[in-house]
Amino acid sequence: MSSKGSKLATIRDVAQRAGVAPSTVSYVLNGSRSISEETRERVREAVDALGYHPRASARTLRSSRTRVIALALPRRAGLQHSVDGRFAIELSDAAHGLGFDLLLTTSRDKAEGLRRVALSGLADAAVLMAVDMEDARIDVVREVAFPAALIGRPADENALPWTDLDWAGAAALAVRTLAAAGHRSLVYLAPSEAEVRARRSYALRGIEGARGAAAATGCAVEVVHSLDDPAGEARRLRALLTDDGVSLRPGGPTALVVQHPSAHHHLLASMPSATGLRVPDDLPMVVIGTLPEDRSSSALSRIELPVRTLADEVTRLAVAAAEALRQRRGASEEPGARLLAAALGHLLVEPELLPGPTPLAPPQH
Amino acid sequence: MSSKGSKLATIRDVAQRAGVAPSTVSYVLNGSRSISEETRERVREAVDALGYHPRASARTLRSSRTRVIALALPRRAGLQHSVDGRFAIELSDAAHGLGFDLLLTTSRDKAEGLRRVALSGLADAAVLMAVDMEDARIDVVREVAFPAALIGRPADENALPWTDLDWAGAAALAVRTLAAAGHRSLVYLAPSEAEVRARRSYALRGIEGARGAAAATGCAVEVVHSLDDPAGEARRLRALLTDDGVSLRPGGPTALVVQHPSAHHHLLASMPSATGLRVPDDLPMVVIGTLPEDRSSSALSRIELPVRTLADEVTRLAVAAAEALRQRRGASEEPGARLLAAALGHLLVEPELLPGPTPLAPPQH
DNA sequence: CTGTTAGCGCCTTCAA
DNA sequence: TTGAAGGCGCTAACAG
Repeated sequence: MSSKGSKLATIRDVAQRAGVAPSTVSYVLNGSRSISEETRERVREAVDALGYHPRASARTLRSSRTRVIALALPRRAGLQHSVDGRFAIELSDAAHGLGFDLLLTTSRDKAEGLRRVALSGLADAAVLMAVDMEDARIDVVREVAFPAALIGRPADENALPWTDLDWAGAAALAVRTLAAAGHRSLVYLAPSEAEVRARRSYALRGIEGARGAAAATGCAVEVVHSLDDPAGEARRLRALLTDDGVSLRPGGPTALVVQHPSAHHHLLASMPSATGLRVPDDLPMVVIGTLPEDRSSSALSRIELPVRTLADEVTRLAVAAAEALRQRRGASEEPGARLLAAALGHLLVEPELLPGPTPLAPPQH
Repeated sequence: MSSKGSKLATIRDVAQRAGVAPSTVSYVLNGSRSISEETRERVREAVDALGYHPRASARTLRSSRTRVIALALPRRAGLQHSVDGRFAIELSDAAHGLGFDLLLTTSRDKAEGLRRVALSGLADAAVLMAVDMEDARIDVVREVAFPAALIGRPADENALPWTDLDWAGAAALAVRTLAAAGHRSLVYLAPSEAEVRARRSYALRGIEGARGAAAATGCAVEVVHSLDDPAGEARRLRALLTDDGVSLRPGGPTALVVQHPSAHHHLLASMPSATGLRVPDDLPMVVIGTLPEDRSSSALSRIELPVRTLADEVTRLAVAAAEALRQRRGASEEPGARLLAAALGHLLVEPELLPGPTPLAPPQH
């Protein structure tokens, strides 16, 4: 199958060897025209014999299709890296499923990389992660009329197609479940203040959901933001939960909701020695946004981040947006922002609470 | 700066507006010819006014340079996903630092995606992760004469440029350190049997290093493979470490070395309830291959995986390999495998043991 | 059912 | 210091 001495085979080499015209080879490869079985076979054979593979750049130049999806992944100060990385891999799989490759675009400036990729025609569409309520990249893609879809639910839900876990619903579900189990007061460990200040969508919506459920159930919910320093975090939780540093303060919070990827790893390890409380045995806990198949969270009550579903869906949306733009270009319409948004689609994934082995009710005395 | 009504600007539009020839614009953009300050300024202005950005596909077609690096990331049965994902992000950063983008290629068949990317000219070079001792992809890239570099040290160290943590050295360092602290027997929790059966380089080398250090120090080292089932793993460790399920068996292992990304998260949480032993207080532990900046491992004695260093280095190696191939092509030499390997480079990163707050000596009675 | 032809947008050799 | 022209490899519109 391959290995010529000199250069890579081109479509003309194949045509020559098969005794047909280059266009015929193209048609056989793209299936966009009916070809006699005999010719098709001859072409196939020539392709194999020469180890021919079409050059992506030539295809793209001619057809203005890259079959590439860009992933815009702004580097964040903290490090949701494990979540972001997991998404990147899952998105790559999803893209391959639709016949696309995935181009990673991590840039310090949130929008710069994305603009570059769009303008240089490196991709047909983009997927945006780490979405803020008002995300600068939304303006960028609309300005350059570039198809895009979001993992994350922005304030303006009609700006672009998006998909997300219902973080507000998830937080509310966690609070309601604990309230129903008999807790009258709990601590909600939310994403860091930096995330909130950046107006990260998942952070704001989670907190909002928790507050709403607190009001609805009458269960007191104290919202605290997770810290970068694990030791400091353990100290603060001890102050919140205990008087003596050993047992729960009477009338104080009796459970924990954690909405911070990977924070719970640390909590599980450090809480016993820091507070004398074993989690979740002495202190029931629900974790929101764990990664599926994560060994260390499989024994916890949790609401998982449906990475696979979100990746599949957002890829579908991005490709659909690219398709729609192409159609309109074909019909030589003006690709104004209004039209871009016409092909909108949303998917808000309903949260599901997976119970761990430990009961959520307050421990008896 | 941009937004024309109809089409994207081309180099001809820029030339026209600036009143120069297209080639002049090209030279201004690429800096490959001396241009009068005045012309340069006119071109610059036209570029800005039209929001011009060169089309990547046209550049590539003409120059056969993509400025893209491919990352070949085979999907594995288990899920080192957190490690793989972290590498993907770090590699993307490293690539951008050198003016490249990163294309993710996750394929079930280890070699298929890589071959496709190489043959279709989607990238200038590849970085290969999850390297086996004898890796099929090594043959693939040599067969198609595609520049590549490995994160991982294959059996044939001269096949391709590579970089890796010295896993054997790391395991030996962990064992030696614990032996020096007074332990006479310990358990080495190695990667899963599936990883070993796949002859994954890091797994085999780690185990080999541990065995070697055992022989050298006289410290008994029992190698066990980590299980997919966390509960089963806890049970097995209990059987190995205790008779009564509560305290260490006299004369038995008194410490743990863990070489399995993310396994230690689970251990920390489950060991106390499963065995009555607190880790690392009652059972000193050294973890090999933790991710930097991982909150939950910052309180452990550990040998970190130098993700940043490896990513930077392998990117450098891949780009250098691409460069070298291009030079040879320019000199119209035959790009035989021997020549490809000529530009070889290696970097074996020396392990460094970061001490946790807990002493490594066996606890006193 | 198949062949011919004209570019897609850019870089680079050749000529001035 | 600058222009003109050719072609990278492919697809799609137009002929037969």
